[in-house]
Amino acid sequence: MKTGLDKMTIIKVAADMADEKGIANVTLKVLAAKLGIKPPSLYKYFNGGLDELNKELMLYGWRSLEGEITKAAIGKAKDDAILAICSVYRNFAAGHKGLFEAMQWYNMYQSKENLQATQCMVSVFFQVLDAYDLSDEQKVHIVRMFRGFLQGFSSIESHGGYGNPLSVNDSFDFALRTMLNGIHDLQGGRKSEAAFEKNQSV
Amino acid sequence: MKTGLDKMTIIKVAADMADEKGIANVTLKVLAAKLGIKPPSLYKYFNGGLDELNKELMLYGWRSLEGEITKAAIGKAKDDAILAICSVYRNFAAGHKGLFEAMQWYNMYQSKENLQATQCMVSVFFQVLDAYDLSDEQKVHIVRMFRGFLQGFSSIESHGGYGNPLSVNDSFDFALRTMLNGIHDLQGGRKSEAAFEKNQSV
DNA sequence: ACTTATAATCTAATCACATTAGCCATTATA
DNA sequence: TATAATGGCTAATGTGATTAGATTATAAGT
Repeated sequence: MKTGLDKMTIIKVAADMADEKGIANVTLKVLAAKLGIKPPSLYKYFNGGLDELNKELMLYGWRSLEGEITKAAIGKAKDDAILAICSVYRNFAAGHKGLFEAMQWYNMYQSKENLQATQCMVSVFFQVLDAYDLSDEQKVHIVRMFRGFLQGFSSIESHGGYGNPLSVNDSFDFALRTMLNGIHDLQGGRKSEAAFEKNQSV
Repeated sequence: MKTGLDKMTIIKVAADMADEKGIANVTLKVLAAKLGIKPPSLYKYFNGGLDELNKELMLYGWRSLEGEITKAAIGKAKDDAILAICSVYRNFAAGHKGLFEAMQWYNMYQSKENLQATQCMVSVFFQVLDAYDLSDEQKVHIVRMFRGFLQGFSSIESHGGYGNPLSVNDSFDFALRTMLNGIHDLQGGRKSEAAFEKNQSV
């Protein structure tokens, strides 16, 4: 019997499941059961089996986050825009632990796809940084700094790694403020270098 | 026949294997083969099987890193000490991809142990920060900031996530300098608060 | 409507580990 | 030298992923 399933529907169900029980517990067996089909049937949607499902989850996660980030940055500029982006990132990680795991986890073995996946988030960052007077080289450093911090901080927070009772919110704000100050100190830096115009990866 | 193995030896072999092929490819089957024994024999060393092995790898990783960090900080103070610690962290991640994965990965499901494991690194950080005029609260924020950044940056770098040809070394330096500047701006901050004296977790 | 092609499921079988149970030889020790 | 602890093994079990091939249901064309 047809069940009216499609790839995206399945990915969303899997994502919810990952958020609830952790990505490691999203097995084809359990997923199939939740969907009311048998494990082998999943291969009609994911030729590559479990591995492909994980990759799709990773991609879906980045696309979702990218969407939220883009929305959050609209109508804001400079520091406000950056703070908004960072806040969205952190909240996304906290609200989608499983998906966020997938976004980092898949990347643990494979790689290429992940580079593409994060591209859009990076672009938004770059656009926001255009409002500052910075060289393209400086922009790359800055995006890398924020990206590294966001990923590490969110990952540690997500897994309860910050044991101290002191507010994690305050720490997050503190760090962002510190990094933003660093950007302000650069104002008046060198001019744009054409060589970087094309390559907005980070 | 006795093979003269012991837990630590096995952990080291497993760690090397992880660095070479990735933690996901360290199976009891392959590990046993490399050690010249059969998989079931490994249970004599690791009651908890594969899960315990992974936990031990995680702990071994943090202990090793902690050792290197402690050594690196000796004879240095303030910014020099922090730079040394960060550099060691990053190099460790780059030089022990597999072990570094284990350090973060195991923590993906479990948790308590990991909190303990990172304790020492955190302590060293705190000691170094004692040389600055900072409140304990500020110190916690700062350690969290560095910890988050180091983990995220190293993780992304390790997995080839920084596609731009621009020097990753420069980006790393840039970020550290930025964060250190942030600390300098705080000099002359509030006095120490006794409430934090006991809890040095982060 | 009727036949054919396509798509979505299923069952049965296979594989790759991890893990458990229980046997045996070797080492250490009382 | 008995005897217990140690470290290794073989055989068997269990779980989940994956493959092969059959089956049914939808869709398309006549």
